[in-house]
Amino acid sequence: MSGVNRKATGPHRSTKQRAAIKDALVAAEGFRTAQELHDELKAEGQQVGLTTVYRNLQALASAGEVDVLRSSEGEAIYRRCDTGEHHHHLVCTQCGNSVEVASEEVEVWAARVAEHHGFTPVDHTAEVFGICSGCTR
Amino acid sequence: MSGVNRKATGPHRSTKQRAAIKDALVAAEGFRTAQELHDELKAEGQQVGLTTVYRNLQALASAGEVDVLRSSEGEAIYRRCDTGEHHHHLVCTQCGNSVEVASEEVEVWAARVAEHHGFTPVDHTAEVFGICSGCTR
DNA sequence: ACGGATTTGACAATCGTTTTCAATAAGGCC
DNA sequence: GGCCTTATTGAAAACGATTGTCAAATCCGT
Repeated sequence: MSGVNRKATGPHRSTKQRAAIKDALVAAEGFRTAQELHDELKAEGQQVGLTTVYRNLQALASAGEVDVLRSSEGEAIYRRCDTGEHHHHLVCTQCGNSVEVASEEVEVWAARVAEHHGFTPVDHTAEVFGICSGCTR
Repeated sequence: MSGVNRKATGPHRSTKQRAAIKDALVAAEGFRTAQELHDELKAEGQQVGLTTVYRNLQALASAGEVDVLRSSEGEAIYRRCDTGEHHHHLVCTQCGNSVEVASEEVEVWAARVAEHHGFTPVDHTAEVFGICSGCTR
């Protein structure tokens, strides 16, 4: 969908755990599950409750500051957004790192497919999975 | 365990619950969760255990006879396959019915995007959501 | 029909995620 | 700086989807 990311109420107070979570997401460079993020925070000495990680990820997601996808096992995976624009992803299945890819081509395809079958287009997903150059060698 | 596990080997024995599940999927015409299917079977008088529904859906999925997607809430949703070919879907967000769409265009796009970023393409997803003509009016 | 392997199904277990609720900490105010 | 109100935290319980367990039922070749 188009990026109309206006959330009336974002986070109100700034806490150290919220900052830590955002930092971890920035450092991650790719998709992470809530639990992975929690582990990474713990590993670097940050003391943040798992519940808090979940809550903040949700908040960030509905504020449009992070992307949420579903792994094939159905877990939610999060990634910080470079842009607020609509985009898709290219994800490395080995290391989890990813690239945001804009693609007019896919938007057009989605709209055309929907209309061709008499559907009113609402949304679409399109993600590419592969192995990045770093993991190939 | 009986020998080598070969791919695309279908179910070994034919039972009435397996048949009932397949029939329900055919009648469904769209994506259903395991629990929805279980409810529908119960509603029409078929007595099939929920565990059995899950197991058979998995078996059918790995035999390539049904498609498996993930709803945005992360639940697995199943649909019978019209073709064994690779394809994508156009799904009505109101009634759940769907259409299989083949698209050379998307395959090419996925491969190109991956290679452009130095990735070895492995897989991709692409689903379009909309409201079908029946639900629009 | 017989007998062994497969399949079923009620129930428990697991896993990711959400809710609950008392304790803690932010930020405005004086 | 202290105080107060309220958002936020976090441990533990609750939850819902899915998977594992295992005895009983069923299928199918013989």
